[in-house]
Amino acid sequence: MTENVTKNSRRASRGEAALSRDTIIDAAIALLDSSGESGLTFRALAAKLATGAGAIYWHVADKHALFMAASDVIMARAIGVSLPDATPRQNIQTLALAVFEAMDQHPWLGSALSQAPGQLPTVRLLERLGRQVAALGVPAGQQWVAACTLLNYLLGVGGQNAANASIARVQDLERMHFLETLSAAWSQLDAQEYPFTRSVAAKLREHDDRADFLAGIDLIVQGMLHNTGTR
Amino acid sequence: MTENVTKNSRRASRGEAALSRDTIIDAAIALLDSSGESGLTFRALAAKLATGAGAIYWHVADKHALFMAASDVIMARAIGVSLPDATPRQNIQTLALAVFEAMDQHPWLGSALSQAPGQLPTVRLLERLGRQVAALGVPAGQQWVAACTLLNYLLGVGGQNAANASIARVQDLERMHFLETLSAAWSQLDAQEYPFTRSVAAKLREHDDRADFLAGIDLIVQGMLHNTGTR
DNA sequence: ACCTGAACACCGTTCAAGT
DNA sequence: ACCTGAACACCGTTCAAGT
Repeated sequence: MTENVTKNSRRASRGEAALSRDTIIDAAIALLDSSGESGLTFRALAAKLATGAGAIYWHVADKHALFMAASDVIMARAIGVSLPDATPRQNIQTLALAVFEAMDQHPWLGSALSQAPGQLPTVRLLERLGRQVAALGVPAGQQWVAACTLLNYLLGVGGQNAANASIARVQDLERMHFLETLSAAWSQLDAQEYPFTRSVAAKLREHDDRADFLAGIDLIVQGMLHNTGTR
Repeated sequence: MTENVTKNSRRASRGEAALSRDTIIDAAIALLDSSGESGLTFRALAAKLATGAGAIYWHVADKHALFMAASDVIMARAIGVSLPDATPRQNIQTLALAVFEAMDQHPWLGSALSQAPGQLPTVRLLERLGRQVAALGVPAGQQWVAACTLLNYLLGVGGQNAANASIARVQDLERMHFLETLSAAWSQLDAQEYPFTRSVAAKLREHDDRADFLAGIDLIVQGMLHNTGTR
Protein backbone atom coordinates (compact mmCIF):
# COMPACT_ATOMS: atom_id res chain seq x y z
CA MET A 1 0.00 0.00 0.00
CA THR A 2 2.68 2.47 1.00
CA GLU A 3 5.78 0.95 -0.61
CA ASN A 4 5.59 3.20 -3.61
CA VAL A 5 9.33 2.89 -3.96
CA THR A 6 9.12 -0.61 -5.30
CA LYS A 7 5.87 0.00 -7.10
CA ASN A 8 5.93 1.76 -10.41
CA SER A 9 9.71 1.50 -10.37
CA ARG A 10 9.95 1.98 -14.12
CA ARG A 11 8.13 5.27 -14.17
CA ALA A 12 9.54 6.41 -10.83
CA SER A 13 13.08 6.00 -12.11
CA ARG A 14 12.17 8.40 -14.87
CA GLY A 15 10.85 10.89 -12.34
CA GLU A 16 7.24 10.49 -13.40
CA ALA A 17 4.15 10.34 -11.22
CA ALA A 18 3.00 6.85 -10.27
CA LEU A 19 0.48 5.27 -12.61
CA SER A 20 -2.36 4.17 -10.38
CA ARG A 21 -6.05 3.57 -10.85
CA ASP A 22 -6.83 6.98 -9.36
CA THR A 23 -4.34 8.82 -11.54
CA ILE A 24 -5.89 7.19 -14.57
CA ILE A 25 -9.43 8.08 -13.55
CA ASP A 26 -8.45 11.69 -12.89
CA ALA A 27 -6.84 11.92 -16.30
CA ALA A 28 -9.94 10.35 -17.85
CA ILE A 29 -12.14 12.99 -16.22
CA ALA A 30 -9.90 15.76 -17.49
CA LEU A 31 -10.01 14.27 -20.98
CA LEU A 32 -13.78 13.87 -20.91
CA ASP A 33 -14.22 17.45 -19.76
CA SER A 34 -11.98 18.85 -22.46
CA SER A 35 -12.87 16.63 -25.41
CA GLY A 36 -16.22 15.06 -24.62
CA GLU A 37 -17.25 11.44 -24.53
CA SER A 38 -15.78 10.66 -27.91
CA GLY A 39 -12.49 12.17 -26.79
CA LEU A 40 -11.92 9.47 -24.18
CA THR A 41 -9.55 7.16 -26.00
CA PHE A 42 -6.96 4.77 -24.66
CA ARG A 43 -4.42 6.26 -27.00
CA ALA A 44 -5.18 9.85 -25.98
CA LEU A 45 -5.23 8.83 -22.34
CA ALA A 46 -1.94 7.01 -22.66
CA ALA A 47 -0.38 10.07 -24.26
CA LYS A 48 -1.66 12.30 -21.47
CA LEU A 49 -0.21 9.89 -18.90
CA ALA A 50 3.02 9.45 -20.83
CA THR A 51 2.66 5.71 -21.05
CA GLY A 52 1.59 3.02 -23.49
CA ALA A 53 -2.00 2.27 -24.29
CA GLY A 54 -1.75 -1.24 -22.92
CA ALA A 55 -0.45 -0.12 -19.52
CA ILE A 56 -3.87 1.22 -18.59
CA TYR A 57 -5.34 -2.28 -18.80
CA TRP A 58 -3.25 -3.33 -15.85
CA HIS A 59 -5.28 -0.97 -13.63
CA VAL A 60 -8.67 -0.87 -15.35
CA ALA A 61 -10.73 -3.70 -16.84
CA ASP A 62 -11.92 -1.94 -19.96
CA LYS A 63 -13.27 1.30 -21.33
CA HIS A 64 -16.72 0.86 -19.86
CA ALA A 65 -15.31 0.34 -16.38
CA LEU A 66 -13.17 3.44 -16.78
CA PHE A 67 -16.15 5.51 -17.89
CA MET A 68 -18.18 4.29 -14.91
CA ALA A 69 -15.38 4.91 -12.45
CA ALA A 70 -15.06 8.47 -13.76
CA SER A 71 -18.76 9.10 -13.43
CA ASP A 72 -18.79 7.62 -9.95
CA VAL A 73 -16.15 10.06 -8.77
CA ILE A 74 -18.20 13.01 -10.00
CA MET A 75 -21.46 11.62 -8.67
CA ALA A 76 -20.02 10.90 -5.22
CA ARG A 77 -18.75 14.45 -5.07
CA ALA A 78 -22.09 15.92 -6.22
CA ILE A 79 -24.34 14.12 -3.78
CA GLY A 80 -21.89 14.86 -1.00
CA VAL A 81 -23.60 18.21 -0.53
CA SER A 82 -24.55 18.66 3.07
CA LEU A 83 -28.28 18.98 3.43
CA PRO A 84 -29.02 21.80 5.82
CA ASP A 85 -31.72 21.57 8.41
CA ALA A 86 -34.54 21.97 5.92
CA THR A 87 -37.74 20.24 4.89
CA PRO A 88 -37.51 17.02 2.85
CA ARG A 89 -39.05 18.91 -0.04
CA GLN A 90 -36.26 21.48 0.04
CA ASN A 91 -33.65 18.76 0.50
CA ILE A 92 -34.84 17.05 -2.65
CA GLN A 93 -34.45 20.33 -4.53
CA THR A 94 -30.95 20.83 -3.12
CA LEU A 95 -29.94 17.31 -4.03
CA ALA A 96 -31.40 17.46 -7.52
CA LEU A 97 -29.78 20.80 -8.16
CA ALA A 98 -26.38 19.48 -7.08
CA VAL A 99 -26.67 16.64 -9.57
CA PHE A 100 -27.89 19.02 -12.25
CA GLU A 101 -24.86 21.24 -11.71
CA ALA A 102 -22.57 18.24 -11.94
CA MET A 103 -24.18 17.15 -15.20
CA ASP A 104 -23.91 20.69 -16.47
CA GLN A 105 -20.20 20.91 -15.75
CA HIS A 106 -19.52 17.36 -16.95
CA PRO A 107 -22.02 16.78 -19.76
CA TRP A 108 -20.77 13.22 -20.36
CA LEU A 109 -22.09 12.30 -16.90
CA GLY A 110 -25.68 12.10 -18.12
CA SER A 111 -24.67 9.71 -20.83
CA ALA A 112 -22.64 7.59 -18.40
CA LEU A 113 -25.50 7.29 -15.93
CA SER A 114 -27.84 6.12 -18.66
CA GLN A 115 -25.42 3.33 -19.48
CA ALA A 116 -25.20 1.68 -16.08
CA PRO A 117 -28.59 1.09 -14.46
CA GLY A 118 -28.42 -0.24 -10.93
CA GLN A 119 -24.68 0.33 -10.70
CA LEU A 120 -22.92 2.34 -8.03
CA PRO A 121 -23.27 5.89 -9.37
CA THR A 122 -27.02 5.55 -9.88
CA VAL A 123 -27.51 3.69 -6.61
CA ARG A 124 -25.78 6.47 -4.69
CA LEU A 125 -28.32 8.87 -6.10
CA LEU A 126 -31.30 6.60 -5.59
CA GLU A 127 -30.32 6.14 -1.95
CA ARG A 128 -30.17 9.85 -1.25
CA LEU A 129 -33.44 10.52 -3.05
CA GLY A 130 -35.15 7.58 -1.38
CA ARG A 131 -34.29 8.76 2.11
CA GLN A 132 -35.83 12.14 1.45
CA VAL A 133 -38.88 10.53 -0.10
CA ALA A 134 -39.33 8.52 3.09
CA ALA A 135 -38.80 11.63 5.21
CA LEU A 136 -41.47 13.35 3.17
CA GLY A 137 -43.98 10.87 4.53
CA VAL A 138 -44.63 8.81 1.43
CA PRO A 139 -46.04 5.44 2.57
CA ALA A 140 -43.54 2.56 2.46
CA GLY A 141 -45.37 0.79 -0.35
CA GLN A 142 -45.03 3.80 -2.64
CA GLN A 143 -41.48 4.86 -1.88
CA TRP A 144 -39.97 2.65 -4.57
CA VAL A 145 -42.06 4.15 -7.36
CA ALA A 146 -41.63 7.68 -6.04
CA ALA A 147 -37.85 7.49 -5.78
CA CYS A 148 -37.56 5.81 -9.18
CA THR A 149 -39.70 8.48 -10.77
CA LEU A 150 -37.41 11.20 -9.48
CA LEU A 151 -34.36 9.21 -10.57
CA ASN A 152 -35.65 8.52 -14.07
CA TYR A 153 -36.64 12.14 -14.58
CA LEU A 154 -33.18 13.20 -13.52
CA LEU A 155 -31.57 10.70 -15.87
CA GLY A 156 -33.78 11.87 -18.70
CA VAL A 157 -32.74 15.46 -18.24
CA GLY A 158 -29.12 14.41 -17.93
CA GLY A 159 -29.25 12.46 -21.17
CA GLN A 160 -30.72 15.37 -23.10
CA ASN A 161 -28.14 17.65 -21.57
CA ALA A 162 -25.33 15.35 -22.65
CA ALA A 163 -26.66 15.19 -26.19
CA ASN A 164 -27.04 18.95 -26.40
CA ALA A 165 -23.47 19.47 -25.26
CA SER A 166 -22.23 16.94 -27.76
CA ILE A 167 -24.11 18.56 -30.63
CA ALA A 168 -22.91 22.00 -29.59
CA ARG A 169 -19.34 20.65 -29.57
CA VAL A 170 -19.57 19.16 -33.03
CA GLN A 171 -21.32 22.14 -34.58
CA ASP A 172 -19.33 24.60 -32.48
CA LEU A 173 -22.43 26.59 -31.66
CA GLU A 174 -23.09 28.67 -28.62
CA ARG A 175 -26.03 27.49 -26.58
CA MET A 176 -27.93 30.64 -27.48
CA HIS A 177 -27.52 30.23 -31.20
CA PHE A 178 -28.34 26.53 -30.97
CA LEU A 179 -31.65 27.22 -29.23
CA GLU A 180 -32.47 30.00 -31.66
CA THR A 181 -32.07 27.62 -34.57
CA LEU A 182 -34.11 24.88 -32.95
CA SER A 183 -36.81 27.31 -31.88
CA ALA A 184 -37.03 28.67 -35.42
CA ALA A 185 -37.39 25.13 -36.75
CA TRP A 186 -40.20 24.44 -34.31
CA SER A 187 -42.03 27.59 -35.35
CA GLN A 188 -42.10 26.39 -38.91
CA LEU A 189 -43.66 23.04 -38.19
CA ASP A 190 -47.03 22.30 -39.72
CA ALA A 191 -49.75 24.21 -37.89
CA GLN A 192 -52.24 21.37 -38.07
CA GLU A 193 -49.91 18.63 -36.92
CA TYR A 194 -47.85 20.48 -34.35
CA PRO A 195 -50.00 23.09 -32.60
CA PHE A 196 -48.57 22.46 -29.16
CA THR A 197 -44.93 22.43 -30.22
CA ARG A 198 -45.43 25.67 -32.13
CA SER A 199 -47.05 27.23 -29.10
CA VAL A 200 -44.02 26.54 -26.95
CA ALA A 201 -41.36 27.35 -29.56
CA ALA A 202 -40.81 30.78 -28.05
CA LYS A 203 -40.53 29.22 -24.61
CA LEU A 204 -37.73 27.01 -25.90
CA ARG A 205 -35.62 29.98 -26.92
CA GLU A 206 -35.85 31.86 -23.68
CA HIS A 207 -36.23 29.06 -21.15
CA ASP A 208 -33.94 28.58 -18.18
CA ASP A 209 -32.73 24.98 -18.03
CA ARG A 210 -32.11 25.07 -14.33
CA ALA A 211 -35.43 26.65 -13.36
CA ASP A 212 -37.42 24.31 -15.60
CA PHE A 213 -35.55 21.32 -14.24
CA LEU A 214 -36.36 22.29 -10.66
CA ALA A 215 -39.98 22.99 -11.59
CA GLY A 216 -40.19 19.44 -12.93
CA ILE A 217 -38.77 18.05 -9.71
CA ASP A 218 -41.32 19.99 -7.71
CA LEU A 219 -44.13 18.78 -9.94
CA ILE A 220 -43.20 15.20 -9.08
CA VAL A 221 -42.88 16.03 -5.40
CA GLN A 222 -46.35 17.54 -5.48
CA GLY A 223 -47.65 14.32 -6.96
CA MET A 224 -46.06 12.48 -4.05
CA LEU A 225 -47.54 14.82 -1.47
CA HIS A 226 -50.94 14.14 -2.93
CA ASN A 227 -50.69 10.59 -1.59
CA THR A 228 -49.45 11.61 1.80
CA GLY A 229 -51.62 13.16 4.49
CA THR A 230 -49.18 16.02 4.73
CA ARG A 231 -50.64 18.04 1.97
CA MET B 1 -40.60 9.35 -58.22
CA THR B 2 -42.24 6.46 -60.05
CA GLU B 3 -39.70 5.65 -62.79
CA ASN B 4 -38.16 2.78 -60.89
CA VAL B 5 -37.22 1.20 -64.18
CA THR B 6 -34.43 3.65 -64.80
CA LYS B 7 -33.53 3.99 -61.15
CA ASN B 8 -31.39 1.33 -59.53
CA SER B 9 -30.72 -0.15 -62.98
CA ARG B 10 -27.62 -1.97 -61.75
CA ARG B 11 -29.35 -3.88 -59.01
CA ALA B 12 -32.60 -4.29 -60.97
CA SER B 13 -30.76 -6.01 -63.81
CA ARG B 14 -29.56 -8.53 -61.27
CA GLY B 15 -33.09 -9.10 -60.07
CA GLU B 16 -32.53 -7.50 -56.67
CA ALA B 17 -34.86 -5.20 -54.76
CA ALA B 18 -34.28 -1.50 -55.29
CA LEU B 19 -31.91 0.16 -52.84
CA SER B 20 -33.81 3.14 -51.50
CA ARG B 21 -33.71 5.17 -48.33
CA ASP B 22 -36.69 3.26 -46.98
CA THR B 23 -35.25 -0.15 -47.78
CA ILE B 24 -32.08 0.85 -45.97
CA ILE B 25 -33.96 2.11 -42.91
CA ASP B 26 -36.03 -1.07 -42.72
CA ALA B 27 -32.91 -3.18 -42.90
CA ALA B 28 -31.32 -1.02 -40.21
CA ILE B 29 -34.30 -1.59 -37.91
CA ALA B 30 -34.09 -5.33 -38.47
CA LEU B 31 -30.39 -5.28 -37.72
CA LEU B 32 -30.86 -3.18 -34.59
CA ASP B 33 -33.58 -5.51 -33.35
CA SER B 34 -31.51 -8.62 -33.90
CA SER B 35 -28.05 -7.41 -32.90
CA GLY B 36 -28.54 -4.32 -30.78
CA GLU B 37 -27.13 -0.85 -31.17
CA SER B 38 -23.57 -2.06 -31.57
CA GLY B 39 -24.73 -4.43 -34.31
CA LEU B 40 -25.67 -1.57 -36.62
CA THR B 41 -22.65 -1.39 -38.87
CA PHE B 42 -22.30 -0.15 -42.42
CA ARG B 43 -20.54 -3.37 -43.33
CA ALA B 44 -23.22 -5.61 -41.79
CA LEU B 45 -25.94 -3.48 -43.31
CA ALA B 46 -24.30 -3.60 -46.72
CA ALA B 47 -24.05 -7.39 -46.48
CA LYS B 48 -27.72 -7.64 -45.54
CA LEU B 49 -28.63 -5.47 -48.51
CA ALA B 50 -26.21 -7.26 -50.82
CA THR B 51 -24.37 -4.10 -51.73
CA GLY B 52 -21.15 -2.26 -50.92
CA ALA B 53 -20.69 -0.28 -47.75
CA GLY B 54 -20.25 2.96 -49.64
CA ALA B 55 -23.52 2.61 -51.55
CA ILE B 56 -25.50 3.43 -48.42
CA TYR B 57 -23.95 6.88 -48.28
CA TRP B 58 -25.73 7.80 -51.47
CA HIS B 59 -29.06 7.57 -49.64
CA VAL B 60 -28.15 8.45 -46.06
CA ALA B 61 -25.87 11.19 -44.75
CA ASP B 62 -24.14 9.21 -42.01
CA LYS B 63 -24.64 6.72 -39.24
CA HIS B 64 -26.27 9.18 -36.88
CA ALA B 65 -28.86 10.16 -39.49
CA LEU B 66 -29.59 6.50 -40.14
CA PHE B 67 -30.05 5.79 -36.45
CA MET B 68 -32.41 8.75 -36.12
CA ALA B 69 -34.41 7.80 -39.18
CA ALA B 70 -34.84 4.29 -37.79
CA SER B 71 -36.02 5.59 -34.43
CA ASP B 72 -38.38 8.03 -36.10
CA VAL B 73 -40.11 5.22 -37.97
CA ILE B 74 -40.72 3.33 -34.73
CA MET B 75 -41.76 6.42 -32.82
CA ALA B 76 -44.21 7.56 -35.50
CA ARG B 77 -45.78 4.11 -35.44
CA ALA B 78 -45.97 4.05 -31.63
CA ILE B 79 -47.63 7.39 -31.11
CA GLY B 80 -50.02 6.63 -33.94
CA VAL B 81 -52.23 4.83 -31.46
CA SER B 82 -55.73 6.15 -31.66
CA LEU B 83 -56.79 7.70 -28.42
CA PRO B 84 -60.28 6.55 -27.60
CA ASP B 85 -62.88 8.88 -26.19
CA ALA B 86 -61.32 8.98 -22.74
CA THR B 87 -60.13 11.52 -20.19
CA PRO B 88 -56.83 13.32 -20.82
CA ARG B 89 -55.43 11.48 -17.84
CA GLN B 90 -56.23 8.14 -19.43
CA ASN B 91 -54.97 9.32 -22.80
CA ILE B 92 -51.63 10.19 -21.29
CA GLN B 93 -51.43 6.67 -19.87
CA THR B 94 -52.33 5.14 -23.22
CA LEU B 95 -49.76 7.25 -25.01
CA ALA B 96 -47.02 6.59 -22.50
CA LEU B 97 -47.72 2.88 -22.56
CA ALA B 98 -47.52 2.78 -26.34
CA VAL B 99 -44.10 4.39 -26.23
CA PHE B 100 -43.03 2.08 -23.43
CA GLU B 101 -44.03 -0.95 -25.48
CA ALA B 102 -42.10 0.37 -28.46
CA MET B 103 -39.00 0.88 -26.30
CA ASP B 104 -39.47 -2.59 -24.90
CA GLN B 105 -39.61 -4.20 -28.31
CA HIS B 106 -36.83 -2.02 -29.72
CA PRO B 107 -34.52 -1.38 -26.78
CA TRP B 108 -32.15 0.74 -28.89
CA LEU B 109 -34.96 3.31 -29.23
CA GLY B 110 -34.38 4.70 -25.76
CA SER B 111 -30.76 5.26 -26.55
CA ALA B 112 -31.59 6.89 -29.89
CA LEU B 113 -34.06 9.31 -28.33
CA SER B 114 -31.50 10.40 -25.77
CA GLN B 115 -29.12 11.29 -28.56
CA ALA B 116 -31.29 13.72 -30.47
CA PRO B 117 -32.99 16.31 -28.27
CA GLY B 118 -35.44 18.54 -30.07
CA GLN B 119 -35.33 16.45 -33.23
CA LEU B 120 -38.31 14.92 -34.99
CA PRO B 121 -38.82 11.71 -32.98
CA THR B 122 -38.82 13.54 -29.66
CA VAL B 123 -40.88 16.40 -30.98
CA ARG B 124 -43.56 14.00 -32.18
CA LEU B 125 -43.83 12.71 -28.66
CA LEU B 126 -43.71 16.12 -27.01
CA GLU B 127 -46.52 17.30 -29.26
CA ARG B 128 -48.81 14.43 -28.34
CA LEU B 129 -48.06 14.75 -24.65
CA GLY B 130 -48.45 18.52 -24.72
CA ARG B 131 -51.90 18.37 -26.25
CA GLN B 132 -53.12 16.08 -23.51
CA VAL B 133 -51.51 18.27 -20.88
CA ALA B 134 -53.44 21.21 -22.26
CA ALA B 135 -56.64 19.16 -22.36
CA LEU B 136 -56.07 18.27 -18.75
CA GLY B 137 -56.54 21.91 -17.87
CA VAL B 138 -52.98 22.84 -16.97
CA PRO B 139 -52.66 26.63 -17.29
CA ALA B 140 -50.85 27.80 -20.44
CA GLY B 141 -47.89 29.12 -18.49
CA GLN B 142 -47.20 25.71 -16.96
CA GLN B 143 -47.77 23.47 -19.96
CA TRP B 144 -44.17 23.66 -21.14
CA VAL B 145 -42.75 22.43 -17.85
CA ALA B 146 -45.45 19.80 -17.44
CA ALA B 147 -44.99 18.30 -20.91
CA CYS B 148 -41.20 18.38 -20.60
CA THR B 149 -41.36 16.61 -17.25
CA LEU B 150 -43.38 13.78 -18.75
CA LEU B 151 -41.03 13.64 -21.72
CA ASN B 152 -37.87 13.58 -19.65
CA TYR B 153 -39.23 10.91 -17.36
CA LEU B 154 -40.09 8.82 -20.38
CA LEU B 155 -36.64 9.32 -21.86
CA GLY B 156 -35.03 8.39 -18.56
CA VAL B 157 -36.94 5.13 -18.38
CA GLY B 158 -36.14 4.45 -22.02
CA GLY B 159 -32.45 4.99 -21.48
CA GLN B 160 -32.33 2.60 -18.53
CA ASN B 161 -34.30 0.09 -20.52
CA ALA B 162 -31.85 0.31 -23.41
CA ALA B 163 -28.89 -0.17 -21.10
CA ASN B 164 -30.51 -3.15 -19.40
CA ALA B 165 -31.16 -4.81 -22.72
CA SER B 166 -27.62 -4.17 -23.83
CA ILE B 167 -26.16 -5.64 -20.64
CA ALA B 168 -28.46 -8.63 -20.87
CA ARG B 169 -27.29 -9.17 -24.45
CA VAL B 170 -23.61 -9.02 -23.60
CA GLN B 171 -23.89 -11.20 -20.52
CA ASP B 172 -26.52 -13.40 -22.11
CA LEU B 173 -28.64 -13.34 -18.98
CA GLU B 174 -32.36 -13.70 -18.73
CA ARG B 175 -34.08 -10.69 -17.26
CA MET B 176 -35.04 -12.71 -14.19
CA HIS B 177 -31.54 -13.84 -13.42
CA PHE B 178 -30.18 -10.35 -14.07
CA LEU B 179 -32.54 -8.81 -11.53
CA GLU B 180 -31.82 -11.55 -9.01
CA THR B 181 -28.12 -10.78 -9.21
CA LEU B 182 -28.60 -7.05 -8.93
CA SER B 183 -31.07 -7.43 -6.09
CA ALA B 184 -28.63 -9.66 -4.22
CA ALA B 185 -25.90 -7.06 -4.69
CA TRP B 186 -28.16 -4.35 -3.29
CA SER B 187 -28.99 -6.47 -0.24
CA GLN B 188 -25.33 -6.69 0.59
CA LEU B 189 -24.68 -2.97 0.55
CA ASP B 190 -23.53 -1.35 3.76
CA ALA B 191 -26.44 -1.05 6.19
CA GLN B 192 -25.37 2.37 7.45
CA GLU B 193 -24.74 3.93 4.06
CA TYR B 194 -27.54 2.37 2.02
CA PRO B 195 -30.59 1.83 4.24
CA PHE B 196 -33.10 2.88 1.60
CA THR B 197 -31.59 0.88 -1.24
CA ARG B 198 -31.47 -2.22 0.95
CA SER B 199 -35.09 -1.71 1.91
CA VAL B 200 -36.18 -1.78 -1.74
CA ALA B 201 -33.85 -4.57 -2.89
CA ALA B 202 -36.65 -7.12 -2.69
CA LYS B 203 -38.90 -4.78 -4.65
CA LEU B 204 -36.32 -4.68 -7.42
CA ARG B 205 -36.44 -8.46 -7.89
CA GLU B 206 -40.17 -8.75 -8.16
CA HIS B 207 -41.17 -5.41 -9.65
CA ASP B 208 -43.18 -5.05 -12.82
CA ASP B 209 -41.47 -2.60 -15.17
CA ARG B 210 -44.64 -1.68 -16.94
CA ALA B 211 -46.75 -1.11 -13.83
CA ASP B 212 -44.03 0.93 -12.13
CA PHE B 213 -43.57 2.99 -15.25
CA LEU B 214 -47.26 3.81 -15.43
CA ALA B 215 -47.35 4.59 -11.71
CA GLY B 216 -44.57 7.11 -12.29
CA ILE B 217 -46.54 8.72 -15.11
CA ASP B 218 -49.57 9.00 -12.89
CA LEU B 219 -47.51 10.50 -10.10
CA ILE B 220 -46.47 13.30 -12.43
CA VAL B 221 -50.03 13.76 -13.68
CA GLN B 222 -51.20 14.08 -10.09
CA GLY B 223 -48.63 16.80 -9.57
CA MET B 224 -50.08 18.59 -12.58
CA LEU B 225 -53.64 18.25 -11.36
CA HIS B 226 -52.58 19.84 -8.11
CA ASN B 227 -52.10 23.11 -10.01
CA THR B 228 -55.34 22.90 -11.89
CA GLY B 229 -58.75 23.53 -10.33
CA THR B 230 -59.88 20.15 -11.60
CA ARG B 231 -58.67 18.17 -8.69
C1' DA C 1 -27.89 8.82 -61.27
C1' DC C 2 -26.42 5.21 -58.76
C1' DC C 3 -23.23 1.67 -57.26
C1' DT C 4 -18.56 -0.68 -56.22
C1' DG C 5 -14.82 -1.75 -53.29
C1' DA C 6 -10.33 -0.48 -52.05
C1' DA C 7 -8.11 2.79 -49.05
C1' DC C 8 -7.58 5.96 -45.01
C1' DA C 9 -7.56 7.12 -40.46
C1' DC C 10 -9.03 5.78 -36.74
C1' DC C 11 -10.80 2.52 -32.67
C1' DG C 12 -10.54 -1.18 -28.18
C1' DT C 13 -8.06 -4.92 -26.75
C1' DT C 14 -4.38 -8.50 -26.43
C1' DC C 15 0.01 -10.21 -25.49
C1' DA C 16 4.85 -11.47 -25.95
C1' DA C 17 8.58 -9.27 -24.31
C1' DG C 18 10.91 -6.50 -21.30
C1' DT C 19 12.38 -4.55 -16.31
C1' DA D 1 4.44 -6.59 -10.24
C1' DC D 2 4.18 -3.45 -13.64
C1' DC D 3 5.01 -1.47 -18.14
C1' DT D 4 5.92 -1.32 -23.42
C1' DG D 5 4.46 -1.15 -28.06
C1' DA D 6 3.52 -3.82 -31.95
C1' DA D 7 -0.28 -6.45 -33.79
C1' DC D 8 -5.18 -7.89 -34.52
C1' DA D 9 -9.71 -7.29 -35.72
C1' DC D 10 -12.55 -4.22 -36.16
C1' DC D 11 -14.90 0.65 -37.13
C1' DG D 12 -17.06 5.12 -40.15
C1' DT D 13 -16.21 7.56 -44.11
C1' DT D 14 -14.30 8.90 -48.68
C1' DC D 15 -13.62 8.63 -53.42
C1' DA D 16 -11.85 7.25 -57.92
C1' DA D 17 -13.69 4.28 -60.97
C1' DG D 18 -17.24 1.97 -63.08
C1' DT D 19 -22.26 1.37 -65.37
